Amino acid sequence: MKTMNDNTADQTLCPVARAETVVGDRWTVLILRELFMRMHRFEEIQAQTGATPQMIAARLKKLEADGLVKRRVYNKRPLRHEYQLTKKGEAFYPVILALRAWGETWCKSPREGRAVNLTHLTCGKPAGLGPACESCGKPLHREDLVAERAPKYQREREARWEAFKANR
Amino acid sequence: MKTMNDNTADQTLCPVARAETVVGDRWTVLILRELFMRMHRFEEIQAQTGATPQMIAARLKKLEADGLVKRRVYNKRPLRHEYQLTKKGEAFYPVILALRAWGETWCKSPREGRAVNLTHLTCGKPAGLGPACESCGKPLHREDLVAERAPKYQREREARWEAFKANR
DNA sequence: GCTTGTGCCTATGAATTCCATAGTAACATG
DNA sequence: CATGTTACTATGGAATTCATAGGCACAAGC
Repeated sequence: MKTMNDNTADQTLCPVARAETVVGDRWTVLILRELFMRMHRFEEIQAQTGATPQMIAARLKKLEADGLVKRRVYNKRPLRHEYQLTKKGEAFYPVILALRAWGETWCKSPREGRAVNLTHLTCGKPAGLGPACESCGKPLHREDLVAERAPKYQREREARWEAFKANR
Repeated sequence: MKTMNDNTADQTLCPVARAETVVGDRWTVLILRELFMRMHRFEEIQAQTGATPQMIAARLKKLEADGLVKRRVYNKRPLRHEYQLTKKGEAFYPVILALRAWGETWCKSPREGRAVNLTHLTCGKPAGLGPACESCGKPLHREDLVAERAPKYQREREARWEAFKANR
């Protein structure tokens, strides 16, 4: 019995399949999450995702090649780069938001609270899980949102950073 | 230098990370896509995703274990199953929709048209890419949508099915 | 000027996963 | 009783992933 891998899958018209060739990977999505959280440095991303440096390096390289991420020099001598989202990368936000909504709703027990609470600047009230604002009903856009981490999640992230620094 | 893989990643409060442990895989997402397209049989999924039978079998098993998919007998003697989305699986639709929107917008040249056009039953007009209806502005829900495949995409899928049947 | 620290990776080898191909099981149909 | 249908399982090589270790280019402190 034969499979049908004459890579028709890569030439499909299906946008989901196209998207998945770019972001169909756990680490890639977690890296994008960090970039949306404004973590721009290699080590921060490494610490918060828990991936090995090669995984991060390879994914960042691919994300750059695919046009979602650009490198920016923040220090010459020694040469240091940081990673930023391009327009194409920023445009991925709705997917992250939808993934967050699904994860909060279906991958958690009720007693665990939200990791992040969003405030909708447009109306000044809590935005909820989207895609529309739970307070004013308008569709959510990243530029109108302020994220605040729950204390527990904040501590979790700080602990990861400390643990990372401690044993390197 | 050490990495930080005391699987804190699996115990995180982050909903995106939680979701990714379930759906952070190319094949898994493509299988879900097929289920949303109402393809319920193993071989249909296999033909349209281009994955090998083990990949499909393993992913379906995990999706069932994770509660996104349930198996239903559609024929005893010989015993045959089909795969259906549970509530948890159905709830994943916004992610697929967001992925579709991003893929259509950023992973295609303008000359290639949409693969699928959605009609918003609520207003009777084209729904666009979401998350809100481009015609009436209301948030899109799967139950209010009818999908029509573009002829080109329809042919692409038929061709894959024929090719699959031809050499099995 | 020599050691220690920082930031961003690369190297290596073992473990795991993936994938192409082939084959099986349990029947129905002619 | 031979062929077809549907849903898988088996096998072995290729590719990827992971844990651990190291390297390079500099800055800062002593």
